[in-house]
Formats: sequence, structure tokens, C-alpha cells
Amino acid sequence: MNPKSAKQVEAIAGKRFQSVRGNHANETAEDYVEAIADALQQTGTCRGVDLAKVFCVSQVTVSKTMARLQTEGLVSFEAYGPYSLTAAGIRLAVLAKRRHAIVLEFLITLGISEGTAQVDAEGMEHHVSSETLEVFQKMTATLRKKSKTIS
Amino acid sequence: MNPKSAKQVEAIAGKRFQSVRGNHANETAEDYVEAIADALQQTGTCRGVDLAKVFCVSQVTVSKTMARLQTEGLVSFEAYGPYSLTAAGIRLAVLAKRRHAIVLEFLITLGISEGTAQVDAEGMEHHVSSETLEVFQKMTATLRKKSKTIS
DNA sequence: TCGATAGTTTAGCATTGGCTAACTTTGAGT
DNA sequence: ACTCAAAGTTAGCCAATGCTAAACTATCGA
Repeated sequence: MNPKSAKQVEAIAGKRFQSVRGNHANETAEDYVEAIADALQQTGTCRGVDLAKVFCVSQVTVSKTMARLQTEGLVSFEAYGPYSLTAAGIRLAVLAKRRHAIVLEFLITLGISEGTAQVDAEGMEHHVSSETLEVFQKMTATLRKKSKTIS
Repeated sequence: MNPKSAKQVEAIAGKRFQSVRGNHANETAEDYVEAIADALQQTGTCRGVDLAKVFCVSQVTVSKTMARLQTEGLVSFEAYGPYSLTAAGIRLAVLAKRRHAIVLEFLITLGISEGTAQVDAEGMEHHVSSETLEVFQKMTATLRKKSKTIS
């Protein structure tokens, strides 16, 4: 093995970074539509000030992000009005919530404490492929069955 | 439950976003020191062009990031020279590699395909708490033992 | 109806992480 | 010793995510 081949291996393996890098905007979009969906469900409306509290950012940041998500067709609102989701936004929120729920349940079933599971699920959910998600789901079911047998 | 308490719950739960948001710079640092450590181990040196291939970014991006990591005390190099890690950089690389290995092994043990496991581990590793990491490690050991019994 | 107050937006700034183009340095070969 | 290609840096651009300060709306009570 000459010195070059090691570097070539690195370069090939490095393709995995492509999907990780440059996806942050998408993650933000998912987090926001998920939060908007939650607020709409829980309180019937969604204002910038609510999202600012949820994400612990300033209202200005929310305002700017919402403007971007509106041009991306995920969110809809008029000046000084409450936010609502477009059809695309609802679709994305449903997918995100489902993924979040599966990851969270999996971690909790593994015995991770509630709080840690929340934080970890939040961070992990955007990086779990559908293949892994399915395995998580099956694993949760299997572990649940077992613990039921024991108790 | 009045409308306000729902929002307060959101706000409290929202603390979990604090750790997720604003940690991207740290993730980048971990990825870079990990890659530098790999290159040093595998080829004995580490040049910008190598890292550019690994991360699929331009050399300019690497150059800029290295400048930042040098001011942060993780990386050390002279103009036009190869990169090396400081003591702090090595410490961080070791931690990052360990976390990466545990997550990767866990996914593979769950039956995720090699390639998917690589990609998912890359994305997930920065969001797994030490509590979850320990559980992953134990779970991997348990599952390995079981499959050994069967085969 | 008219403030006061709460909520939203605009303006302007910083940081991170990307890029291309242009330039400099290094080093290998002739 | 010189040239030239490869590697690294500088300059200058952009988008996303964050902030504060200041301006603007909307709305609820008096």
C-alpha cells in the first residue's frame, strides 16, 4: 500500500460528510415547523414570541427565519400576523414529529432518563436515516415486549 | 389548564435546544481534529489538501478553519507547513474518536448496513450524551454476547 | 378615542462556513 | 540554478444564524 492509497480511502470515506455538512438550514426548518405545529395544536395559534421562547432565541431571529421559511414555501403569514403552515410545511412537520417520537421512545426504552433522552433525541433526530429509524422502531417494540413478559 | 401554562411548558422544555443550537463550531472542531489525527496516524503528516478531500470542501475553507482552530489552541502549524495537534487537540480527538467508535459499533451491532452506519454515526456522534453513550456501549456488549451464544 | 404595552419588523453588526479568483510559496525535475 | 506544478494564503463575495437598538403595529383599557 503506497502512501497515496491511504489518502484515497479517506477521500472516498469522506463522502459521508457531504450529507452532514450544509444540512443545517434544513434542520432548522424541521425544528421550526415542528414547533409551529405543536403551538397550533396546543394553543390554536402561533406567534413569534412563542417560538422565541421555545428556541431560546430573540424574536428578531424568529422573524428572519420565518421570512426564509415563507420564501421556501413551508410557512405562511402576513405582516404582524400569526404563523401557519403550508401543506408542505405540515408534511414536513409530520415527518419530523414521527422521527422525533421514534428516536425519543427508543432512547427511553433503552433506559435513558427522560431529560437526557429529550436533549439527545433533539440532536440526533436529524441524522438518523430511514434504515436506522426502522431498526430503532423494531428494537423499541422488541424491548417493550420483553419487559412486559418480565413484569 | 389555561393557555399560558402550555406556553410555559414549551419554554421550559425548550431549554433542550440551547445545547443543540450554537454548537456547530464545536462539532466542526471535533471533526477536524479527528481527521487530522487519522491522517497523522495513517500517513505521518497532514496537509490542507488532504483535509479538503476528506470533507469535500475547498482548500480555502480548510485554511480558514485551521486558522480558527489554531487561535482556539487545538491545532498548531506554520505558514505553508503541515498541521499538527496541540495537547488539547489530541485530547479532543481521542474523545471524539471514542464517541464515534461507540456509536458506529452500536449501529452495526443493531444490524444497520456498514455505509448507513458510517453516515448516521457521523451525524449522531456530536449529539449523544455520556449517559446515552454508556448505554450504547453496554447494549453493544449485550447484543454481541447473545449473537455469540446463538452462533 | 387615545395611550400604553405587547408584539413585530428593520437596520446594522458579528461569526461560521462555504465559494472563486488571484497571488505566493514550496519543492521536484531537468 | 531554474522552471513549473502543486499546495497554501489573501481578498472578496454570499447565506445562515445569532444579537441589540430602534421603529412600527395592533390591541386592550380607561
